[in-house]
Amino acid sequence: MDLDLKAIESKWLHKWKNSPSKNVNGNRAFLIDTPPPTVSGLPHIGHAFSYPVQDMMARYRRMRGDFVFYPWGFDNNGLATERYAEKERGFKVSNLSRSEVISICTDVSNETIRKMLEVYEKFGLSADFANYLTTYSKDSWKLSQKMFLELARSGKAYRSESLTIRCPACKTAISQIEMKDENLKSEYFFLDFKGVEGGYLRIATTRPELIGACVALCVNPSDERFTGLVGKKFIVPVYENVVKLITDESVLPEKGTGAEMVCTFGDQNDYEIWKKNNLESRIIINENGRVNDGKLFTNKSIQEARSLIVQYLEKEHLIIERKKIEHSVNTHERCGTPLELGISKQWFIACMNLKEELLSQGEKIKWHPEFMKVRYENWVKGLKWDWCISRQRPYGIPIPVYYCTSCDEMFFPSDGELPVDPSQKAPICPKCGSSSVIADTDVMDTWATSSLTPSMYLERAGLNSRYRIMTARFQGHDIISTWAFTTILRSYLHWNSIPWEHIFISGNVLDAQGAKMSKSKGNTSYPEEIIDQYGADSMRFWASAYSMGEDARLREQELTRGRRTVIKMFNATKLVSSFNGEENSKRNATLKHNVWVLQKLNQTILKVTELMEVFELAKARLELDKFFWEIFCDDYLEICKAVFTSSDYDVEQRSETAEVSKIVMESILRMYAPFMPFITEECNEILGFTESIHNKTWPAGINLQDDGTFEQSIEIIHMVRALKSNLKTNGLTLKAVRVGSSNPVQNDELQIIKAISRLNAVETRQEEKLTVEAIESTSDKTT
RNA sequence: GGGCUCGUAGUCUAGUGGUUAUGAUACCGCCCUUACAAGGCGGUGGUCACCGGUUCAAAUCCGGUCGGGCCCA
Repeated sequence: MDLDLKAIESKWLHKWKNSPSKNVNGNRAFLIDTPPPTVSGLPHIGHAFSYPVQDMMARYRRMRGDFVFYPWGFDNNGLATERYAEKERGFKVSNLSRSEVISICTDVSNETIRKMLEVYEKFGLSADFANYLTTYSKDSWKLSQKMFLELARSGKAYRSESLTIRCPACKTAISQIEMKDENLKSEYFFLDFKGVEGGYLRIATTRPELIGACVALCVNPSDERFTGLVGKKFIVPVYENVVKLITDESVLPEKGTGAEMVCTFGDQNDYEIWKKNNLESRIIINENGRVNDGKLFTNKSIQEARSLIVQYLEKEHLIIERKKIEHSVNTHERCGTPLELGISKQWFIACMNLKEELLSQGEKIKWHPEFMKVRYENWVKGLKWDWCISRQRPYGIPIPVYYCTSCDEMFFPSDGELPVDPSQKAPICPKCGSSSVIADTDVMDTWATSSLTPSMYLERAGLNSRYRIMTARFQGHDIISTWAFTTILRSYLHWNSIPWEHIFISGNVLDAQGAKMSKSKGNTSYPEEIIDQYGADSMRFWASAYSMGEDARLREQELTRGRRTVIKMFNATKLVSSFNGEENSKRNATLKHNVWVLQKLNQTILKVTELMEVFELAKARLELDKFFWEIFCDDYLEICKAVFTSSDYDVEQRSETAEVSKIVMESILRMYAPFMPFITEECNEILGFTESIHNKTWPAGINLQDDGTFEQSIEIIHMVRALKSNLKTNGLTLKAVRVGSSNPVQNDELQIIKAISRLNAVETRQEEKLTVEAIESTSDKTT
């Protein structure tokens, strides 16, 4: 076995690095909004699935002579990297100063990026790795801040004191984007509220620690059990403030006792009822998630507060009943902690007023697959809050805003001063001249930066004056409501434009049984292991077997098939390069088998090209596989071998065959080049070309006149082959056959049939149907 | 709870109204015929999830059921 895939791949990686693919200044542009992988660990199998597909399109379009812009970036901004750094270095963000955190995060991120790059390079991607950007660089700061200020100055971003979703563990405000529903175990506590005029009302709550924040009781207006009680006043247990029983449609009669507390704030529904009824505020959970009820506890965590009040209620015999339940809770997707609501001053980007516009922007983009657009639309329709973009974290891009404490003026740095770290300088208030100015201490949501990737890439390459709309975004379906949504929103707000013409949504990678991969199940695979075992070309072959949006299974058989294709290509190339004819014979194809294969090649090129143009990579490759294996290798190369071994063919005929086989082989390699960049480059070299195959153009078909009669000969060859194989099972070697056909078999065709099947004689006769029968065979038996 | 998606040989998959349902992989038999045994040839294997409807005709279109997956609440 003389094929060392690892050696071949590392050889070409090295060569390509020293002379990267040429970029053409073509008419069509293909601009890729590359997804910058998050700097929070090494590439996983999902990356191995999605990135090669982008690269295949890029390589194809490059060969078509298009201007291809395929930049690269890393997302090292924000919470994901912060958490990763904590884990890597074993520290707690809360124990360090902001500058210490930033310095460690930067350090960890640089180190991780180096390792990530090594793996991504092995994928054989033709992206511009040398000029990668990061989302936490000075350039990214500058752009994020500039774009933020554009929105702030025009009022599209605003600061307001309003209801905020907070994560008590991460101690920051978050947005609807980062909320995740989870079914959690909880417990219902049944309590009685004494009526001021006597009687009582029984309620059920899963949040006893919020009793101190109770400002009303509420039932469904149609719930007849409470008809007489509505409007009556009740006394809150423990805290003894008086609250009224009100009604609201949102209360479900079948939940608990049908009566519930309205607290400031248990959930969003509490807030709605609170606002509608103009209720008082009793905020007992502060911004850091600590509870102070002014009676039983001060500065306790939510969990501590809950157990303290339950203890107290039990002691006072105020709990009527406890019931374990499981219910859906809003949690923070990054850490799984149940979220709290509070009132605080945050920065928001307005989007609730733009639903119609955002839906119509979505319409203007071509979604692959189409049905993924529905997810986007559902998300836009379901928006409940403006996008809260301020975060109370140390690691992130600062919000560039100052506040004057003397005159309350809010002011911004000029664009020329960006990027700024507002905590570093204290400018003078432009309105009252006071020097008692404070800087905003918050940073921006990472999506506020990631949503700008099209501009980040274009500006970095100096292409922003030429292009506004990129050609293609590639991303997973899990981030349609985050990355796709925020990018579409920003493009609309800043440029009244769509960010890209196409969005390609890739599916998940599942294990061979179709189960989601997870570390806890132990069914994860790593790209490097696959490359090690099968080679990067085989990995890409697997990745190209799926249509857009389809979940992919990690299937050994597809990887095996890929590796076989690689080996087959290598061997076929070696065979073709061994065919020797006269140099530069330059004659036109006249032999039937040559005309036939060129015709077939032409058809294949047309089909493959058509499919590549509409981004149907999986189908295009299947066409190519069929031509390569079945037509070129199984039939045509066998004929070629016969031509070179049989004495029936002269030098001229051999030269023509050698040349045609080389033309066809090279065209096959060109078409495979976007899919399998390594082996095609190697084979290209074996065929004697010195120019990289990736700098060649996509093959154009050669249209020849072909009467199609040779198809019959191919069919006869197949039939003879089967007959031979059957006789062999019985220990017989076929020597001569009689072919019956309605269309006469020409002499030159008989010659090929005889040579390829190693027969002494082929007789023919007129018959309705195509038949092949043995007329002579010899026994293999040794006596 | 709402939405989307999928269900085709042991396994995976092609097939959006028309011969006998595509191919891969696995398995069995034969062949080491000088590119390739990581190959070639031949073969076994299917109630196209289930029920109903539309139609001359359904894997395909429609409705429902069951089961898997994902997104959103």
